[in-house]
Amino acid sequence: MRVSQQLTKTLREAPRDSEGGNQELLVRGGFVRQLTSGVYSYLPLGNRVIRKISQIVREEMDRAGGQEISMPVIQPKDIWDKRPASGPTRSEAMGDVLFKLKDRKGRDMVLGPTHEEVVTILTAEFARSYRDLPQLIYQIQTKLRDEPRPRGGLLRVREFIMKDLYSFDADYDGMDVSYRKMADAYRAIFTRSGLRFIVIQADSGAIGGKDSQEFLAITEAGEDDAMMCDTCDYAANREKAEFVRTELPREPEAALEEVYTPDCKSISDLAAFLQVPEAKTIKSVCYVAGGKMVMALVRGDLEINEVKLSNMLYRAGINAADMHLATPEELTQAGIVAGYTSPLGKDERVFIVADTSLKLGNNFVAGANRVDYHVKNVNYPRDFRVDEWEDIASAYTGATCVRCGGTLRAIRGSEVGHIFKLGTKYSELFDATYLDAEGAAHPMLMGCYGIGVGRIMATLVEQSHDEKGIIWPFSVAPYSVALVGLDLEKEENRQTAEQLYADLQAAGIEVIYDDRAETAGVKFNDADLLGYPIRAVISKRSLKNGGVEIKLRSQRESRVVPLADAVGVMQDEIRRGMASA
RNA sequence: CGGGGUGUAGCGCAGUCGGCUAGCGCGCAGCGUUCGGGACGCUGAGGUCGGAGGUUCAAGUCCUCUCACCCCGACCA
Repeated sequence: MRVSQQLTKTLREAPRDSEGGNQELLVRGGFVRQLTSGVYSYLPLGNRVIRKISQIVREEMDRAGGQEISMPVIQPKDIWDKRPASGPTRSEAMGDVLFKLKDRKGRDMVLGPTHEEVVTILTAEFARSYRDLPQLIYQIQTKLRDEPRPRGGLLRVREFIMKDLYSFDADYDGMDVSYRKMADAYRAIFTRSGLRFIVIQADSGAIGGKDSQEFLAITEAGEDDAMMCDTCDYAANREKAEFVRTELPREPEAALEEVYTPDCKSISDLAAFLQVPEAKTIKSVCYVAGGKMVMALVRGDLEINEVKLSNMLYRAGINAADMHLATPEELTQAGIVAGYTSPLGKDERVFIVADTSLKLGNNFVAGANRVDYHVKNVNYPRDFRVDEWEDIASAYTGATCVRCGGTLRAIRGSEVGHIFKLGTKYSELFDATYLDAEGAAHPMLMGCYGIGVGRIMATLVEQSHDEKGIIWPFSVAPYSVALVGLDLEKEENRQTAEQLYADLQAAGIEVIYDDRAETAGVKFNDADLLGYPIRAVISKRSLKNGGVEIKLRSQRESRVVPLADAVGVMQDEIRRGMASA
């Protein structure tokens, strides 16, 4: 490609609404343009990057036995309205995130946010026997989700390119094998893409399913919090992370004692006022879920994790979909005094969930359920009842790892991949069964595995740039070599540059040739902004010095190589660059 | 959905108390001079001032409504 003929141009200034990071660099470089909120065009350079990433994904999926197909974006809504034995339909669960429209006959349609439904229907038609299993079916295709608020440039958008693979197996062992294959393939994909990532245990959520892992690209711009151990390889979503609670020294149980605690509405106020550690207090927070008043208790030094809490409630048969902090009215109605809430004296009308930390200590301070008063020496089970003991506290930086005793720390990232075992949820819903060797029908065991292709591009930019611009890994760079021609008005220089351009192309190297009548500074700055891994300069200076000046984007130094060696030298650099990704 | 902000040339911006032909920088076109880190001069093209309605002799500027986008929060297979 010649820069002089390229559609896009670089922007000297950041666009008004750019947020910095990947958004600013990708827009300034002309990789993408926003059309409307959360919806982008991929321009020639951006499209090449997407193609490179997609190709890596495709190769690894095929290597793992995947078969590529392409499913419709437009789908009839009724397949989203299938009602399972219990719980909401998919359409209800997704709510307004699902794009809905009507066709000319007035039939309700949706734009596919994912394809479990369609792929299950398809596979059920063909895979009728245990002999037809397993099947690994995938596509790389546009997904549409009407997110409440797109953000982070390309990190969270409403229309995005995703690879989604679905596995169909005869039994649980088979599903486990497929799952492991995908986990391995995912590691290979992100490694080849040059991404720094971690694999974490994820919350499978209320949807169910046993195993689930997220692949997080490490970046501060991400929206996901994870906890990882500094010693072993334990890493988990913050909503899921387990940790060891510290044990407090046991004291002889003392008698309850009400104390006057003016203006002590928070745990820290209270602990300071009574001169006790925060861990000696009980934090009580009230929620309403499924029409029931729920009181969550954790030790004062910990925080309540609402996701863990709601999962617990689901398990206890309470519909936590509408769980929210109890309003002042709801508290008053239940006879609870805000700021001085307490498990003391609560009967079965309040569902009490206690974090296991409360077993590791005694003589706690709790609210007196009376303004300006707390109660000392509160002990279980002497003084209050608990419906469920559970891990409902958030892990924190400095907490102790459950696996190895190491220390956990928080890390931020963006979810670029997510794999999980679905079991028979969709196969039962759509009657996707196969016949075993005895002729008996069974639902297939499914797994689903997603990769955000566009998000890989965005997180790569977040991870790999400097003050001048992007630094693409060799494996996904739109072009490997930027050939910069200077002093081109001299016929001899132009011919030399043209010849090298032709030679590079003939050698199969992806090269973009800057043949514009621009000054050196403009061309160098563009090459830096656009992040091509190798820059090759032909100028009167380089020729005087013996040939072509070659510089890696990731390095400061350049060197001059004879024209005759130039192609070979660049081939070597590309080989090395690809290998080190 | 709640709160805040912004819409003026392809991009970034200015536009005073309502006033006369709506400006500046970048980019774009032509000519000339430059030529290794975003050069310079001259000339030129490019505008429904987000949209609709209103007030006024006069609206980019004031009023009403509306749309879009951005940010914070809520929400989020």
